[in-house]
Amino acid sequence: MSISIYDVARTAGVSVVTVSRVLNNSPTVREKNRERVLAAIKELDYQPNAAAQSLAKGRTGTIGVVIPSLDDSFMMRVLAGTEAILRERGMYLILSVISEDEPLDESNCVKLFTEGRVDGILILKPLENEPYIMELKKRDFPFVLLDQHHADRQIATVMVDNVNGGYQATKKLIDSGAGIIAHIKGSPAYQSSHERYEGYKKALMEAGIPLREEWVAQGHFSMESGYTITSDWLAKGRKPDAVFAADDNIAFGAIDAIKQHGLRIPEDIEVIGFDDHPFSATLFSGITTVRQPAEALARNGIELLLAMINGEAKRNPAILLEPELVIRSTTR
Amino acid sequence: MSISIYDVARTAGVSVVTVSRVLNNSPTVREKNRERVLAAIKELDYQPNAAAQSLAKGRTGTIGVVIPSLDDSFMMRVLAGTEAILRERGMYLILSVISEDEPLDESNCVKLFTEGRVDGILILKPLENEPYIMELKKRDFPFVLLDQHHADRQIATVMVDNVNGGYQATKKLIDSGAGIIAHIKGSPAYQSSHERYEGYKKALMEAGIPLREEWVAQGHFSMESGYTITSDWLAKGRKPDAVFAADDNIAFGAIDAIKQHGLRIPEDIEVIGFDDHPFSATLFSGITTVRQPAEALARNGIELLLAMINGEAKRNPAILLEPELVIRSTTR
DNA sequence: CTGAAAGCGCTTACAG
DNA sequence: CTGAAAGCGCTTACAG
Repeated sequence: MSISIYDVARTAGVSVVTVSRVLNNSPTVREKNRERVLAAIKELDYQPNAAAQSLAKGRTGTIGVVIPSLDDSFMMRVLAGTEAILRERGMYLILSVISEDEPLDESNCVKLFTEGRVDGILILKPLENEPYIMELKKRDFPFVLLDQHHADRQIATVMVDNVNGGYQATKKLIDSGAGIIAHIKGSPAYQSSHERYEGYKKALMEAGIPLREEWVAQGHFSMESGYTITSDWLAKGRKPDAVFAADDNIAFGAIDAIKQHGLRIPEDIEVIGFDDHPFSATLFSGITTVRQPAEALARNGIELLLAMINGEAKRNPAILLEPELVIRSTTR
Repeated sequence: MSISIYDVARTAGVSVVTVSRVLNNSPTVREKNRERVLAAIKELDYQPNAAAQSLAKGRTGTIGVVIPSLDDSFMMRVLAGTEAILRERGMYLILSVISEDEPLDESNCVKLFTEGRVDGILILKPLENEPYIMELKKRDFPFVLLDQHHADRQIATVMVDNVNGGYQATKKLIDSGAGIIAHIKGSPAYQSSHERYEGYKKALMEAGIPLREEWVAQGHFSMESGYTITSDWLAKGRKPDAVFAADDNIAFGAIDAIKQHGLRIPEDIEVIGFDDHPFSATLFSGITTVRQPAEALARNGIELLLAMINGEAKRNPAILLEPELVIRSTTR
């Protein structure tokens, strides 16, 4: 507002070009002048104006993060990781929440880059693909898809190996001797729901256990869903030996229902969730789950994105991260 | 990058000034020209450059939101509300996470406004006051404190009436005939912890019930805390008639502990939490809690902030919002 | 109602 | 190693 680079130049006795060089860590500044400039900056408490820098440089130093929900512990972990990494680098984060049903195209997410507010976008939207991706691609704007597969292999993506996660969870249940292993699927709009189900089927098939569709329920990522479906089974006298829930919320609901029906966990029914929700280590004495590598997802995503922004094309823009089975008290 | 206001002016056959007027909804543009400009904008798929606009206008159209954690359902509700309101207004949100112990002064939060990246800041930091507030005040930069009292009555604040919330919760327990009403306090750094405790004491006093310090435990806002403290009491053979937990996380932990000790809720022990966590409506058949007005907090905060940015000084910059007792199954 | 000019606060070639 | 000049893409008074 008030004090500008000209003020600094004047009190340091150099030109604004030199001040700019000091600001941008250019090596071609005489040490004495650098010190003078630094002293003037400190004396005047000068901060360069971000808008002017952005306009002149063509870089904003901020990244857009598009996220479908602020009510999902996994996504919050990714968001927190992203924010922390950007902060370390002196960059900023513009948050854009796009609800599940709202098309990205019509949101302010598009304006985020057409107005040049951000240098790149991280899209954490594990939903079905949408036309906006093609729009971004067409405009050749840097973006990375997090937790979302895309048919176009050219598009930069960082994903979690949900199939393997589902496989590991189910295999653990098979190994512990469970006969009937039920599965409660997540929201159909999420790719991860299908992938975890694939892993479930794969483990069953590998063990020679036939898939029994009557033990696969279509749920969604919520506690209510796990509670309702499990209660339903139990009320009808149908008792599985184990439940693989597509996420921890579902698992919490399932466990709640099982306990209310007077059954014990893991003695009567084993339960495994997915995510490693903050509550999972404690609630119900700690639940067994498949921990998602949220921080790694954030870090890989940012690094890929920054590389793209800097024009460093990566050879393989598709990264697959492995989740990890965390065994606690809801399995044998 | 490529197409600018000059391109639009050329194809519309007017000057850039006229284009700028159309962009900014100035009424002094001949209808025919307005249409031409709009047509040219559409034809060229033009979007004004945000950095240039910010620089020329001295307004960025973005607000900074400072938040201590992304792992708190109440704060996430406030954040989601804030984002939605800003989106409606075509504004943007820069997210800055400042962890509990990290001093705000040294964070990028200060650069947020010294660099002119935002027009104002919403500080959701219900912690003890810190010097940065004086810094903001001194620079006369628009900011609003959310959920935080401040001694300086000139500072704009929007708060939740935690004292009343604690009072209502405790009164409910007294009314249902509970004899020993224990209280598990929240993290000491949070003002809300003390305020809810005040409400607890007030209700007790009003009912002529002596405060028994042995039934007040210093916890922190987490499930572990509620679990550990409650387990401890029960293990020692100390059974309260009711527990007022300073938040729902603590309540979840307390309930978990009570059930593990083979006691029934609410028959043996009643429990009330605070917040209305997303799980609270479902888990354990739904817990009784004090719902915080998160959306109202966000809306009031933004409106106050925007008024300040626009130079409209409010008469009374301190708003107090009332929480609401939500009765579910963990009380009688 | 419209436009020429100056300015917002920086950085980037280009000379020296 | 340093600085004068032009430019980044808009908007704001000021004349007309």
